[in-house]
Amino acid sequence: MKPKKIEKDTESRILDAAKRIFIRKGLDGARMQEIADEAGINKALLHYYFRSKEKLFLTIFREELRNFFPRLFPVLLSKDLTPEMKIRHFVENYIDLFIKEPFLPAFVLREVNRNPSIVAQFIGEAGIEPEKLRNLLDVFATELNLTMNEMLHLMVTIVSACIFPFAGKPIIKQVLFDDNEGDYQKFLNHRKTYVADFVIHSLKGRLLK
Amino acid sequence: MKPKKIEKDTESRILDAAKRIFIRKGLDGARMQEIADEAGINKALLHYYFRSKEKLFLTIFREELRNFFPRLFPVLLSKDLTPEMKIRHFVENYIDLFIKEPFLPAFVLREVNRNPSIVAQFIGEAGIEPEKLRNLLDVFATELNLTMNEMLHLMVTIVSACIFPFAGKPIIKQVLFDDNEGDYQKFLNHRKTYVADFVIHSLKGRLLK
DNA sequence: GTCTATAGCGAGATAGAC
DNA sequence: GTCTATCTCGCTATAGAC
Repeated sequence: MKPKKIEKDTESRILDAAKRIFIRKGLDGARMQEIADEAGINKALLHYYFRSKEKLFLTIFREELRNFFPRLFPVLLSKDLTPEMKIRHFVENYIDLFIKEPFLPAFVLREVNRNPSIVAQFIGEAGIEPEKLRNLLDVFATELNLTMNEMLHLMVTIVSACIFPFAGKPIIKQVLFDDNEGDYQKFLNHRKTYVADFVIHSLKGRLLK
Repeated sequence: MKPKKIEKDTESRILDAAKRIFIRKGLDGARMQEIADEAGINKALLHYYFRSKEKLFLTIFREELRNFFPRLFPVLLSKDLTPEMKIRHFVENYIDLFIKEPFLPAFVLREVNRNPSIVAQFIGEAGIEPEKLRNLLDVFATELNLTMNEMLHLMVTIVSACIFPFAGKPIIKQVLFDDNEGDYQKFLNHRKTYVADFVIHSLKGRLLK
């Protein structure tokens, strides 16, 4: 409890560095030397603290998977918000998260595809309990007058619309915005209201059919 | 022109094998030995035909990027189809493509994030000309009475809704379907009509506001 | 064209001084 | 705890026989 020095302790420095490198390069692409350089320490120290590259990676991945799953499930159960407000809240916060952590979506997608069993392995620690989630979606489906099947598609569609603009940044930025970073960033900011509007319009549009 | 033997020539066998391995493991994760085994030939032959791992990879990536970009732009310009039919056509064909090549989305996303400059490098050969695309979106926006900005979001939303269910398969299958492959596959098949309906409802729903 | 054998290097991991 | 030096192995790539 005496933070006299501005620098954190070695373990924290390693974790910060490993996070930055692994998130950008993945397990296969990252180098232990690179992480050591980023942390300003020696390569051997990484092994002293975390034994192996794999163990260090899993420490990072576990934490980042927690970030990746929306922390907004309590909000969806709130009695004080209309379904419309819940959707707006969810989308805005989820996109804001990725604006702060823009490499997170591509990182998680890369690693779960490299080793799919890692999802089941850490799903519990990520704060996702399948039964609870199923229950929550059931309640929300009733509220919106949707079947469970429609609810699953809706959920995936909303999440897709939030995540893909980040996971596909290199393509979107190049193809749609002629590689202009500023235009791409503006697009991301507009997207918070656009996606919510789009979803809400769709739910209203069902009435027309 | 004498296909007496069922087996293809060596170069084709290498390309087929390399495609399977690279798509699942990426450039960093793939091993030349693995590709040689998959092709049923010796490791040295890979270098004889393609000089280096990088060159072999780029040959594969270039081709797969072509597949990744929808070949449906001519369809979007057709005068015979209503906007609604164009959207249905686009979504159905795009999802069908990924049902046939389920690892393609994760592969492309992984590699463009590893090396973003690869997009600009191959965008021309992938049959995407930015000016033409911009023009096409402009026409389509007019047809749907959308601003260009709204049109870009719409495009990204549709593509997101088609791609993410594949790129995020390990997560979706585990979290929503308790790791049941059959349920996940059913979900994908439903999705072709669901996404088109969802988008069309949204465009209609705008009228209600 | 296709193989075996091996060069050469880079990376993860460890030994041991301080 | 932190460092330097080194071990060991796996991988890309090449040499050279057939």
